[in-house]
Amino acid sequence: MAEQRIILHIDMNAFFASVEQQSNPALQGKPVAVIGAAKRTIVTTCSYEARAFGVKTGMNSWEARQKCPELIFVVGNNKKYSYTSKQIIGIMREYTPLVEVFSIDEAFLDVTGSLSLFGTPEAIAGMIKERIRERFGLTCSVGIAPNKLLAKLASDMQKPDGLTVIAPERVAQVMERLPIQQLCGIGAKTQQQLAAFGIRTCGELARFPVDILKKKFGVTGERLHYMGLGVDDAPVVPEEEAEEVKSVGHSTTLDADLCQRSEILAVLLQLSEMVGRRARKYRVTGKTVTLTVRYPDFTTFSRQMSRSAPTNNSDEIYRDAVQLLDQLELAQPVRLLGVRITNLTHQAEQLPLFESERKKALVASAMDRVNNRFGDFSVTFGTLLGKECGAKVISPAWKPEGVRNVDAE
DNA sequence: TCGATGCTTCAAACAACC
DNA sequence: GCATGGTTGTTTGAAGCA
Repeated sequence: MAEQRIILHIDMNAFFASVEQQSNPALQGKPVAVIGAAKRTIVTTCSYEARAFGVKTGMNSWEARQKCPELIFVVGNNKKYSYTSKQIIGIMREYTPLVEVFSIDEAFLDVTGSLSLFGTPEAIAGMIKERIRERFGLTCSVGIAPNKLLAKLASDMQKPDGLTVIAPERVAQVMERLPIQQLCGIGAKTQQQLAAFGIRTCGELARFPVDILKKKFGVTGERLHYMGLGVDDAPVVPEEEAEEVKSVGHSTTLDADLCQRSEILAVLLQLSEMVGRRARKYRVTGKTVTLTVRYPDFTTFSRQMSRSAPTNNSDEIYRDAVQLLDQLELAQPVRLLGVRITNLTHQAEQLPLFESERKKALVASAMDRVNNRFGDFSVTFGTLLGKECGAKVISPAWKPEGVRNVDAE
């Protein structure tokens, strides 16, 4: 029997929108929606004032405007959010080294070993909340529970500025009538499939025969059973111990649907450079390159190919992506394009053995250094000059310095 | 030599998160 | 008049091979 853990989940309230309201007093108390810079964009975060009108994350800007004519749109600023996020995570790390950054605005903390130093879990949560408020004027919701699943559930129960405890002795009672879709990991599809079995609450899920769940969901079936019970053994994993990334990819919805090969190629080159650059930063190479295409009617498909040797060279990734494109017969114009590498090998820092390979790697690393210093796409391929480059939409799922502990330079 | 079987790898779609 | 993002990990089924 393992020791009872104490896990905090800290969730920043309306993070991007709140940061914007803090840095611009004219936005305070107003309905604000943070969106991307592209034409076809969605609401990535909105202020609580906007939520009162029914504006939600994921709405397109037109729909959001319908819900709230007064809505103020602000184009998101990656740098501002990731800077603030890093500072906030720094505060959390003062209370425990076991901080798992879940996304730019969420983290798990294992404070089991911190109690003798700082007092009760509620006291630790209170101190962190207070310091974030003092320093940044931002509020967060905190959940305290014996595991990550329940801590995340708890932080969701009171927003904004909440503090919710699910004590071990209350778990069964809380789970009994809890709708399954409130658990992190059960989305719309799984909810639907479970509903077909007559399962709507966690209590019902916990009592349902495990073998039937396993038959239907495979390995996930057993996990679902434990989720219903509120049991979760997953440890809080700090960045330096995190598992290695399994894929690196970028995709973008185009400003307008594209038919022309030359235009499509320009986008593929840009995406390939973004993928290559990040892969080099993580020091990974990929043996498989995947091209994703979405048509205006939203049918989405992908094609992939295995390379003879793994790569993180932008130009090689690009050439494979083009090859995949050329094997397709496009039935419609293209709405979205994506490039991704998988089947990664993680490499120690060393230059390739052969002269030609070594040259390519050196050129790429010189370009990366300039771009890290002066901003994305300061130095780039000739065909990309004069084109809009870089990520257009920021998403809270995006991690500030990448998933792993590999800081630029 | 052929077919059945089981394991592994690959490709593509699905589902989840914010 | 038209509006619907981006990234990652998992699952599933087919293909390849002994």
